[in-house]
Amino acid sequence: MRQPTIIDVARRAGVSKSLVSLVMRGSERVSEERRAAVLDAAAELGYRPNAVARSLVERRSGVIGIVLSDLHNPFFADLIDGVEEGAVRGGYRAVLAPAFLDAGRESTALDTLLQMRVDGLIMAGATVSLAEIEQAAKRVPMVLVARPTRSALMDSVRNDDVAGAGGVVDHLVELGHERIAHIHAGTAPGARERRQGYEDGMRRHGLHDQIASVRGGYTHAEGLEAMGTMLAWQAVPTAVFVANDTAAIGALEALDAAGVLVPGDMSVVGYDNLPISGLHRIALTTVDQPTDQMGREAVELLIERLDGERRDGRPRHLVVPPRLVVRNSTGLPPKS
Amino acid sequence: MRQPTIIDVARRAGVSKSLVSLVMRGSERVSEERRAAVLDAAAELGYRPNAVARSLVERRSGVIGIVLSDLHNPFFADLIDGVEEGAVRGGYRAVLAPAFLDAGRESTALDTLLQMRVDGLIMAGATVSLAEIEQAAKRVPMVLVARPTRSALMDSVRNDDVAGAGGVVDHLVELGHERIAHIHAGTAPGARERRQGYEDGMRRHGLHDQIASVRGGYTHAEGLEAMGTMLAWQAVPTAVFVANDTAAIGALEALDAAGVLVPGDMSVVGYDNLPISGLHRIALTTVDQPTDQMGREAVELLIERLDGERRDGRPRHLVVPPRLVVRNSTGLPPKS
DNA sequence: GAACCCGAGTGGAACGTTCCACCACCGGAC
DNA sequence: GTCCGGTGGTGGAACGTTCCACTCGGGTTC
Repeated sequence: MRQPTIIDVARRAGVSKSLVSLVMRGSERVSEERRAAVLDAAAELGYRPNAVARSLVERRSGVIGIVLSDLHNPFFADLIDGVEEGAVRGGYRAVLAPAFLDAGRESTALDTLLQMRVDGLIMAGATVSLAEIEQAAKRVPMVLVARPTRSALMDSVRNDDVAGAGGVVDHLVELGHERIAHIHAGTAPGARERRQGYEDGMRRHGLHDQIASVRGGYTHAEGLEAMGTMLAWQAVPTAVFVANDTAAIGALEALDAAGVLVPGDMSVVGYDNLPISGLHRIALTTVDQPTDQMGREAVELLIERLDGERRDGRPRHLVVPPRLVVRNSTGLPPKS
Repeated sequence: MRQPTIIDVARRAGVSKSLVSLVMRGSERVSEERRAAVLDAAAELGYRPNAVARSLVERRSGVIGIVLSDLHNPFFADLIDGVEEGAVRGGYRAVLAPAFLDAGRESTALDTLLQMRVDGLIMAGATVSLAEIEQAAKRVPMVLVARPTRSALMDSVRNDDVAGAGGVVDHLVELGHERIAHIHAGTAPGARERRQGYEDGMRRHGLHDQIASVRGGYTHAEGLEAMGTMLAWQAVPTAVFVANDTAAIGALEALDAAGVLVPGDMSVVGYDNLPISGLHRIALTTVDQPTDQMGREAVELLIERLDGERRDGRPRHLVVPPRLVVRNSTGLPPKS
């Protein structure tokens, strides 16, 4: 299984290794004759350049690393789509290290990519500590996606969670709801902002005494469980805003199991506008984030830094506007 | 941004680079005193070993590469979960190159990992040509997941698609269906086998004259479109077996839009048992593959090869049994 | 015909590690 | 005092590239 090196190719073609290197990199300064000889030799041997050796000497790898906090959440798939596309267009390759909503595994993933000496790093929905992220950002350009930050050491791209959540409250109030509760996601990225937007919205409409939340999370199971808790309340809310779509679908599951009609008995709203949420059978009212656009913007920011095109050294924190998508999971509050 | 090297650490700690190397790798043959000095120096400088240089000299990277044919399909997320877990347990790290159901991008992904000199490769649901896969398998141990093959150059793990599809037909026939159609996925991995299982099943029940399929695919959009085609048939089937759950959910979407009741007017079956399929509101009858088990098995096969534990050099082709999961999308055929 | 330039090609240093052969020192046995 | 073995530590080669300084001919210019 020993793979052929540039020297094997050189020997076979009867030239120096330097010339092979030139040919492989497509240099102009090579005679047609020799070029053909080298290419033939390479093809016969099945030579493939060793990116490891190349990275070592060039001190760059041409690779953008992505740390993904949760591979199970479809939200990230769209994001990666945009990132990969942008990376290729910028002449980079994208490589991904998965974590599974576990800070420990996320740390290892980060470490793996750092040790591989990727040229730049994108962290999506990171759950590790800011300190750890900043330490990484000191060695390699970094863009944080879908996690609010003001750190001066990196760029970031996110949607305006506060505004998005506020819009949800506006919508529900407009329909006539007052008992509007919230299932929040604790300290997960963006969760504080969404909660903030909810509470601000409630106050704006004079409903501060109706503010009520319960801790859920960003997963299906957490949404399901939190809704179970709410259903046991004395005054069951007429509308619930859930931290994200994945959890909202878990909440719908709990409602279906309990025989609560949506939106007849209770309205439900999510966040993220996942592909599934648009199905007839789910029809979840939610807040759309322009996911693949965010991916593209993130990678553009990164490449701008990598290629040294940024005049000032200032960090950029992009905030894209969210958009309410009204579907069939919200309606008028029940009569009683 | 120049990162500290082993030499910087050595200088600071007043020892040789060899000693630093020993300490970093946790050797026993180092005095406590020096070890502490080295670790202090490393911490102060924020030293992180350069995996690129290490891979070059060790001629191994400690990394298992995964080529993922479709990041959007949740089926793969579960698989990766198992792979990552197994990799870590075996002392490897997992890195992933995403493609998006596009053979060209899948090729680049494969090339990226190959150039990075990963120690082993897992390809999940690969759509590139067998020739290309075999060429890669010649340079690095490879396991193919969810794509049937008998190649002697690699291992593989898959479920028994023929049996799984056969079980679907049995179930539908048992309910009383005769006009059972199939939405197939053309040449996509496993699609031929599922179609085979469907046709064999139909013949087994004496329904060979009812065999009817239309080309769809493994995506939501393709399932939706194919179902549209079927609804325009003169004799609309009473049951449809769709190539996978993602497409089946697309098919349900088409049925909902057309006002066709499921399972009242038509029964629908998928394949893969995605998490979404289990929701009350979808309740899709489907065929379960033990996904994360497949991921674990795949990585175990790979590591067995990497660590040279395999006595014979023979390839292993594991076939795991699928399991029918009956839910609410199948029922008795309509009366008329 | 000397001086010069240019295009094509070469050899060796460098990248940051690991690994191997080797060395210095010390205590104990004779 | 010599020899021996073990412990702790060192320097240099090697990994497969890229890059730089250099050489070698042949044509152009004066």
